[in-house]
Amino acid sequence: MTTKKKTKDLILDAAEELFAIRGFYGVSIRQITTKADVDPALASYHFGKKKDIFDAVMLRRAEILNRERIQTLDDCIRRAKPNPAPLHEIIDAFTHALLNRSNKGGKGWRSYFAIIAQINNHPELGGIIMSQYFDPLAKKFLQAIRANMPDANDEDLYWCYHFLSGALTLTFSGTERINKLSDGLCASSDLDAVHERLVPFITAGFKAFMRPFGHQ
Amino acid sequence: MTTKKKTKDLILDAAEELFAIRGFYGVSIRQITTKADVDPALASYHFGKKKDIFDAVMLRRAEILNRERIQTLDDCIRRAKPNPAPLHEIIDAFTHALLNRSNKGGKGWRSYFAIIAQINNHPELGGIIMSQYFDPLAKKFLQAIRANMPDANDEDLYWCYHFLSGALTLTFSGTERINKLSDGLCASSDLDAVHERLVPFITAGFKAFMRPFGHQ
DNA sequence: AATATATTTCAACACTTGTTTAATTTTTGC
DNA sequence: GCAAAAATTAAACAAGTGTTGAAATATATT
Repeated sequence: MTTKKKTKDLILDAAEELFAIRGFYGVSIRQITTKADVDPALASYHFGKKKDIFDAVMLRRAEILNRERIQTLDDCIRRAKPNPAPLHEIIDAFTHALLNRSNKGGKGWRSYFAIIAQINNHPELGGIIMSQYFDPLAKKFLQAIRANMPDANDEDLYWCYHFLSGALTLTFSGTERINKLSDGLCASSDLDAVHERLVPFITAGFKAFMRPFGHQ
Repeated sequence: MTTKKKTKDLILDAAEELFAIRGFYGVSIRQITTKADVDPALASYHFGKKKDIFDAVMLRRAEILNRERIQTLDDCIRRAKPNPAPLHEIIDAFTHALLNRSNKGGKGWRSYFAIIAQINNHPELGGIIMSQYFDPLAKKFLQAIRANMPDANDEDLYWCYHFLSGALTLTFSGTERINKLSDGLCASSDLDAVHERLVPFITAGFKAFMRPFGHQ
């Protein structure tokens, strides 16, 4: 028995889809409420300012993702005890939930990640919400890596994380330039193919700077 | 004798700076012309529609960059003859001009790359201009890598390029999250530090998939 | 110097923007 | 069933949107 969707969610769904395509400034409240088949005033009534709608869109799935990713990382660390977790498993834990949802989570999730891809390169909008939810996880992730590579240089470590972040988020954007560049050789939507390659690519990048635990 | 700047360039400069901060939809023509200290009607007169202003902003520096990067890549290939160019030199050729301009080119260039960082994750806006100028270079770059790694798998190669592209453009965005995450350990503006790390990171990533020429 | 072309100005266009107000309807708790 | 609270509607707000047209000025060409 699926009850009728509440107005709040109708608005968030519509906003999510539109923000993904045209960005925050490229979408008007009337476009959102029209798509949601709802009166424009309800957006203000339920959320307040336009930016608050955007924040609500971000928040909704960030909570889910955050729980999932922390869990995966913890599992991976626990499994390896008393040794530090292997690097490629840490990176897999960091990326898997994201790519999986992006690939198999349906249209809503795909839109959500498209927004993240924009925001990650545009700090003014990501703002508090994103930092609040993703920075703690990033720190946890970096701690896990450090446990694996105790002699790692701080700056090296953070830049490597930065590169990972960039490679990952560009993938979310769903750009089809890959397709064009490869003359159609790549099915850009097959995110399993991405995951298979992203993890070893990034792992190798990290290892270029630091010898992992157990190797000399 | 520096002649007074022409209106066209005044508009482009202002547009460039504003687009970098708030994106295409977040900037109005009146904001641009006000910043340029110029009548709003002049924007239409000189460029046409708003999108045409944006395209002109993109075009102006794309031409310069394109020339520079092709030259660097060709030099690097010529130097190595008759052998294929070393992988890290190819990647350096691909990134150096960009990071250098972004770092030492002044405010205009920094704005320009911030726009690219947004566009790279947002195909609707990048559109024809960017593909037209950057795709041919990307192909040249991939050819050079293939010469180095003749047995490289096509799909692997293109995904690796994708990761490089993501890591590179995120760097352009000038996000300061790195700073926050590292508790201020990283000076995010020091792009020399980026370059020192980006090239080995990416090189290692590529090599994870393909043995370079000469190594077995 | 006179003509032709290019540029600039100012005002206005019709339309959309985010947000608010007050009246009305629906839902809730008792 | 009744009162209180929540949700929805419709209309309006001032401000800003991209773009255009015609008149005025500056520049270039002969």
